[in-house]
Amino acid sequence: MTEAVSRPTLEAVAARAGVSRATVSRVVNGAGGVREPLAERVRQAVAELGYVPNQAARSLVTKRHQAVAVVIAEPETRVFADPFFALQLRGISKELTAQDNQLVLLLIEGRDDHARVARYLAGGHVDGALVFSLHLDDPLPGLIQGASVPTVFGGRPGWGAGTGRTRAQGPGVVYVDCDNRGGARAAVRHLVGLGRGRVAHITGALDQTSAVDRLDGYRDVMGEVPGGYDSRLLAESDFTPAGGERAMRELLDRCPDLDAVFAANDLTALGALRVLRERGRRVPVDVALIGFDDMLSVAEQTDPPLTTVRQDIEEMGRLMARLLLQVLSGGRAQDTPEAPAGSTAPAAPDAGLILPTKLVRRASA
Amino acid sequence: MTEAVSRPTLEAVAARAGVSRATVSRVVNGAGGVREPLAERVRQAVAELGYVPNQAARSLVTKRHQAVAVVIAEPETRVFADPFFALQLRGISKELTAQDNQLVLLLIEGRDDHARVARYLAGGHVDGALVFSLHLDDPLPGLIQGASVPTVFGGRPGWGAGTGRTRAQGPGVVYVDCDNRGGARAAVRHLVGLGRGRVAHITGALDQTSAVDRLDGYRDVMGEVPGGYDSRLLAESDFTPAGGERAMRELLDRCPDLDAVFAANDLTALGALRVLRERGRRVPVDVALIGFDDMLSVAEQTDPPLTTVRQDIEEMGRLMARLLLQVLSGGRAQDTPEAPAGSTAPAAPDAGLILPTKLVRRASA
DNA sequence: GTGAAAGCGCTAACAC
DNA sequence: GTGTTAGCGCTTTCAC
Repeated sequence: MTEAVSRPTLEAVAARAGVSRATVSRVVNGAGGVREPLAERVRQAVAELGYVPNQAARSLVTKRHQAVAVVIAEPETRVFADPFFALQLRGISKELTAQDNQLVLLLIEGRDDHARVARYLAGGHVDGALVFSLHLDDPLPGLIQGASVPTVFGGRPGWGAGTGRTRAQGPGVVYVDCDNRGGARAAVRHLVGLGRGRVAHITGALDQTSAVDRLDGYRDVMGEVPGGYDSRLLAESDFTPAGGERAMRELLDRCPDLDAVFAANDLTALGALRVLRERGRRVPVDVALIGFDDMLSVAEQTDPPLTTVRQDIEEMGRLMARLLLQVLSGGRAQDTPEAPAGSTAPAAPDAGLILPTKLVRRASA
Repeated sequence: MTEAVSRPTLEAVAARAGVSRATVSRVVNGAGGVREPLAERVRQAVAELGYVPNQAARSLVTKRHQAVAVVIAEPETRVFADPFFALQLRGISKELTAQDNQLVLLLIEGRDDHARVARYLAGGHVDGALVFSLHLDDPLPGLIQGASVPTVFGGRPGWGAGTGRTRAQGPGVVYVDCDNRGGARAAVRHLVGLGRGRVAHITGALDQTSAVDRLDGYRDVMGEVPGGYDSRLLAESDFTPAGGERAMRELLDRCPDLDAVFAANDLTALGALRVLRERGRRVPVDVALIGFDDMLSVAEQTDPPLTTVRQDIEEMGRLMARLLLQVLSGGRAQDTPEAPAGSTAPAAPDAGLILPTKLVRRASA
C-alpha cells in the first residue's frame, strides 16, 4: 500500500497564495467577497497543491456532514431478489451526488441491527436519513423519531394508518410513494373493460402499505361493477413468485370460473402464470393477467409478456433524496420540489409525494 | 423536524463523572489503565447523558474515519438486473458493521463520475475502498492508484493480465474472486462425463476476467478430450438473457449437432434455454445445459431447473471487507484472513483470494 | 475586502 | 493511574 502522504491543508494553500486562511476558505466555499485577482491566485494554489478540504475538520465546525444515511430494513431476502432496491439506490445516488452529498448505506439484517442503526443515526454522523421497506410492526420509525434526524420514507409508512402504535409522527411525516391505489384501479378497470367478470386479486404482504393500497384500488373498482366484488376472489400472498403460485392454486380451486387476475406485483404474477399454464389455462385467452411494478427483467421475459402497472422506481429514489436535501437546507417539506407532472402532493396532514403510475399493455391482458 | 439539540460532549461527561476528559476518552475507547470504580462512574455518566462520540472530531485527530467506500462501476444496467450486487453488498455490510465501520456507497453511472469518485477517494474521506465490476478498459484502477487509497478489488482485475495498460500495480494488488476457471472445468467435465461429445460454450463479456477465466476453464477440458475442442462451438456473448438467446441461435445454426452447452452465467443459460425450447430441443435429453452463479431466483425457477456452478457471493463480499480492514489495521495483505476451507491464496505475485466453487446438479444436465 | 484569532470535540503526549 | 495541554484543519466572528 502506498504511503499516504499528508494532504495539503488550508494553511498550505494560504501560504502558497500569499493570503490568509480565511481568504482561502472563502474562495473554496464560494462565499464571495473576495476580489478577483486574489481569488484567482487562490484557485491556482489549490490546483497546484491538489488541495481537497478535510471534511472532518469542516464538519467539526459546521455540524453538517454532507452525508445521508440510506436505511434498508429488509430482513428477508425479498429485496435482494428483485432490482427494486438497486433502482431506488441509483436514483438516490444520482441526486445526492449532484448535490455533493455522500450516501452511507445501512442494511438491517437482524433484530439487534435496529439498535445499532438507531444509535448511529442518533450519533449525528449524518445529516438525514432515507428509510425503506417499512412493515407495520417495524420499530424503526420510533427509534428514528428518538434520534431526531430529518427523515424521508420510501413508501407510505404504515403506522398512523392502521394499528394503534406510535402514531405520534403522523403529521409531519415526509414520504415518497407511487400511486398504488390508482395504479391498481387502472389495472382492474382494464380487466373489466376487457369484459372479464370474475377478476381475482392476489395481494402482496398486507403488513406493507403498498399491498394494502393496491388491494384498496382493486376493491374500489370491483365495488363499482354490479356483482363484481366477491371475497372468494381474493387470495393473500407475499410479493414472491412462490407465494403467487400458492395463491393462484388456491384461487383456481376455489373459483374455477375466474377469468382474470390482478397480481400485487410482477413476481407474484410470474408465479401465477406458471400455475395457470400448469393447469392448462391459456393466458390471456382463458385468464387475463396483470402485474405491478413493470420490472423489465420479469415483465418482458415472461411468456406471454406481462401487462403491468409501471412505477418509476428510480425517480422515486431521486425524489426522496431531493426532498430530504431540501428539508436539510431549511426548506419546509411542504414546498414540494419540482414534482413531475401528474404527481400529487396532498395538502395535509402528511407530506407525501405520490408519483403517478401507468398501465403498460403487453400480451397477458 | 425536531430541533436537533446539541449532543453532550466528552467535556460534559467528564464534568458529570468528576474526572478529566482524558479519563473519559480512555474509558470510551477501552484503552484500559483506568481503575474500575472510576471507569464505572464514567460509564454511568455516558449512559445518563446518552453520550455518543463525535466522529468528526475523532477523525480530525486520528486520521481514521471508520468508513470504507464501496465503488460500483457498472454503467450498464446489468448489475441491477441480477441480485449479485445486492448479495455482495450484504456480505460487505455485515463485515464492516461487525468491525464498526461505515459503508459509503459510490455508484458510477457515467464517464465524468470517474473523476468525481477519484477526487473523493483522493480526498481522504474514507480509510479504504472496495471496488467492483472492473472492465478491461476501466480508468478506475489508475485513478485509485493515484489516490493512494488502500483498495481491495472484487473479481480479478483485468489489467496486468491482458492489454498493455497500467500494469504498474500488478503485484501488490489485492482482490477476492471465485474460482472461475475451476468451476468452468467442473461444469464441462460433468457434461463430458455425461457422454456429451459436442459441448458448446457461450461466453460472458470478454472484457471481464470472469468471462475470460470461464472460457479458459472450458478450453482446458475440451483440449483434453480427443477431438473435443472446436472453435465453432464457441459463441461470444455478454452475460445477459438476450445475449444468451442470440448466441444460442448462432450456435444452433452453425452446429446443429451440439448436445451440450455451458453458459457463462445463469442469465445467459436462461436465454439459451428459451431458444432451445423454441427450436424443439429437449433439455437435458437432446441438449444438456449448465449455467454459472447459482442465482437462485433464476436457476431454481427455470424449467427444467438449472444445473449450475455455485459461488458464494455474499462470502466474497464479506471477505473483501475483512481483507481491507486487515490491511488498514496494518496487517500485510498476504496474511490471508481465516480463509474458508478450500479457498486458495496464491503465493505471489498478486494477493488474490480465490473462493471455491461447487457444481450444483439440478435437472438441466 | 482581508486578516487575526477563537474555538468545534476529540486524542495523545507528557507531567504529576 | 489520572490530569493537563497542545493541537488536528477548518469556519467564522470581529477588527482593521
